[in-house]
Amino acid sequence: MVKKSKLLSSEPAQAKPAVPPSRLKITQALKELLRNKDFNSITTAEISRVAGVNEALIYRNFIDKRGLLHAVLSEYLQDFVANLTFDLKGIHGAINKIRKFIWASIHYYDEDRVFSKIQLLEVRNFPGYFESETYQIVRKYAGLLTAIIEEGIENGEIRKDITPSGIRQLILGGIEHACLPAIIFDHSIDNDAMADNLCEILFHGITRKM
Amino acid sequence: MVKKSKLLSSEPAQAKPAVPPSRLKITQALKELLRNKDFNSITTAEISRVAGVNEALIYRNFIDKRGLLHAVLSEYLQDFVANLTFDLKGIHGAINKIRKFIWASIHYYDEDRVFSKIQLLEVRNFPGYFESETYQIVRKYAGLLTAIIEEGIENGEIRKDITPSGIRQLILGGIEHACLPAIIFDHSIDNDAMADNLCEILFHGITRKM
Amino acid sequence: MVKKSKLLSSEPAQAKPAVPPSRLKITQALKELLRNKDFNSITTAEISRVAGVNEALIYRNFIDKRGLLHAVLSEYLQDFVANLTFDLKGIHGAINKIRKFIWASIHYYDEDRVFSKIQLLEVRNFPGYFESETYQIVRKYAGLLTAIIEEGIENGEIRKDITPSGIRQLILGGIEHACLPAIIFDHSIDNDAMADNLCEILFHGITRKM
Amino acid sequence: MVKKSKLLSSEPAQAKPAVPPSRLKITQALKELLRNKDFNSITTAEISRVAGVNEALIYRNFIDKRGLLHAVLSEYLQDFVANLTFDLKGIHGAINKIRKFIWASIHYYDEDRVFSKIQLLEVRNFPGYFESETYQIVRKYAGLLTAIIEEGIENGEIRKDITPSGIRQLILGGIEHACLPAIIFDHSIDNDAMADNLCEILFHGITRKM
DNA sequence: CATGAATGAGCATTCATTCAT
DNA sequence: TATGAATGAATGCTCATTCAT
Repeated sequence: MVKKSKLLSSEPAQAKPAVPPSRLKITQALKELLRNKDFNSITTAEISRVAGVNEALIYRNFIDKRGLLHAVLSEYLQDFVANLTFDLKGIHGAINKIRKFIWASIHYYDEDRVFSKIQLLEVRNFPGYFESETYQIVRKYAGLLTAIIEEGIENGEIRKDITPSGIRQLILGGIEHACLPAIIFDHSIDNDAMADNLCEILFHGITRKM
Repeated sequence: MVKKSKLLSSEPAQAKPAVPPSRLKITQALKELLRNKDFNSITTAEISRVAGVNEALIYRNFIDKRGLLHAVLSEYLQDFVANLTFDLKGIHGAINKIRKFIWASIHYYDEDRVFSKIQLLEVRNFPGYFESETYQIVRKYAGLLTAIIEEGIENGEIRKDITPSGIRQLILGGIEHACLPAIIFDHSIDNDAMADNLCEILFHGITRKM
Repeated sequence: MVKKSKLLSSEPAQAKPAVPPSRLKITQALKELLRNKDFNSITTAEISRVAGVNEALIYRNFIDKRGLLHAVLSEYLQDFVANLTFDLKGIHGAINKIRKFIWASIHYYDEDRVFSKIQLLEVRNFPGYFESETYQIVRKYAGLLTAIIEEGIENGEIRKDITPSGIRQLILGGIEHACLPAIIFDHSIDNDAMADNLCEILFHGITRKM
Repeated sequence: MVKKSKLLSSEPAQAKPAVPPSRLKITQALKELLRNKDFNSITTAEISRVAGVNEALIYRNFIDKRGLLHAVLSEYLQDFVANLTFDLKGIHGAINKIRKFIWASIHYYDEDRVFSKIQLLEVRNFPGYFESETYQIVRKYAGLLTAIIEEGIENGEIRKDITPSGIRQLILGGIEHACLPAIIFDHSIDNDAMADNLCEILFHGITRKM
């Protein structure tokens, strides 16, 4: 995914030099620390030490400690949504797209456990999360799925007697449900098997039986 | 379960000089606080205030703040193991016992979400957990299951070509796996359905096909 | 005044041991520091260092830094109001009492410059001042004066065509007006002259002629 | 006064390469901020933001934050002294000049409360104030008065048995004394009445009774 | 057994100031 | 001349823990 995101989103080389190097060091330091500790027990002093920058630079680059976390999350999510959008191109049929959507989401959760832990466990308890930029990206991600479902309903692939939002919730919940234990207990995930399994259950419920 | 545990484990009035009342107040205060906050953001000052005792008494009764948590967990677990031991009496056959074991475990996770959250999410990250008394009780709990499995292997109910510990891990993992999302996302659990489902999968995999 | 206040308000020796010694050390440290610095540029670290106690003790004895200042002020004021109340006893006639009130107030401002500086310059800008305990004592102080004025109106010493609150404001404003420059520019005050002067102006304005 | 000061002190356009524009923006930003906050709680970041210039420019134009304040004060004072010098021209007699001096000084304090607050309250506590350029201008201001007094003594208008510096101190103290409460408590000033009152007291004390 | 007082280490955050470009 | 990035030293405040009684 990293390579792809370079292709899609990295700086065009001639434009802004943009991100100050310290900002990068800080986000990377946080990511590294999150591998072993939960966010609340990571201190700003620790972050700055690992980043090798002055502590005050955290506050010059981000609103506050939480703002830094949100920035890290947003970056992850943006990356993912961009890649997912790309991956869905050229796939025909809503059912096929949903399969891809599920497979990719599981892959994403599997690939970066740090991010997944935060996304599934930490961030929901944060005050102001649902007003954050991060959450807006999550909504965009969910929106991709809604569009596919609506397309499926329109072209007859998916039954019309369940609301798209109901179906969407089922799918997103199913993905999280499936990945969570592996993330918590640090198991590996069989991406193909899990996606197939989920789709099997899902499609036999939601596809229109002629 | 509460009534039963009284019968089994509470002080017989004539024996031990019993738990100092302050100790009880403190553990109960922590339990109450854990309902709404995670352990790290509960302060010792808060605990002592809710308990109505002096803050220093926490350290007279427990090694430290974490020791207090472990004590609370141990109490929970001891209670559970005692009840489970009791419940398993009079049941014939390893398969039936495993079914009971699974049902009761799910029931337990479902019944006390506070405890479950800690047990599944918080405690594992604590340094020294695996040397703690708490973990010893967890092992005792797992030991109950091992004994049943071995009994099943011996009497031919269970195939002998898988190690008992492998089977045990599968069962315990399956239980946690099934309960975790409900605990995290705060869903209700259909105890019977979940136990049946788990047993179904399990037994058709591990029972000896003649 | 100190001796008197001992007589009036100090502990009866047999009752509560009351104030922890650290609290005393802290308030005295603040008072000392206020002699040379304004409150905002005094740090809690400084206070604790001068007091010879741990910084955290400030927060165990007082709500916060500002709470500490208010406590110091309240103490001063309470002392003063108690003494003033005592001093006014046995004086006959509203005019005589007002003269005493003015003289004592000036004396008070003169005597403790630290307190006066805070009272006249710092405290008014503090958010929440007018809801503070400190301000309640100030109101009690003003209330003493109002009572005297009303007494004077009733017995014909003071004209009835000005509201008591108007008169009170005039008197209190006059006192502050007179003392302030001496406090700011650190001049000495001729207590008798200043009081006489103020009374002269005041009485020829507010006493009923003929 | 503003118009006049333009005439007197602003850049002659053809002479000096003039003040760098950033310097002007910075001093004006500080003046604006001083309207609502005291100097210590204004940050350099704030100043540079309001000024619309880079924070580091403050240090290119001034020694430090305090140096900036002194520069602002000096500017104010220079302006005032220039105007006062101008206003005193054409007035005959020391007594008349003193009256003008007093009236103008009160007017000045009244007109710009921000400046007055700083001048009367803040600046005196600053280490190094009495060595500052600002203080030199204050001395020049005081010098104007001394000259008048000496003139008055010489021509017999003023008694010779008080030292000029004693008289000067009395006058300057009187002015501050009179203005200060209005500035602190934010009252309006009746310029004429206050000047007349001050002169009345002053002249009947210091003029020679034949 | 119980307590009030005490404390060292640490917390997120801010600030005036400097430096490389 | 101007700037964005960087920084050391604080700041008010909190916490788990200890100790004398």
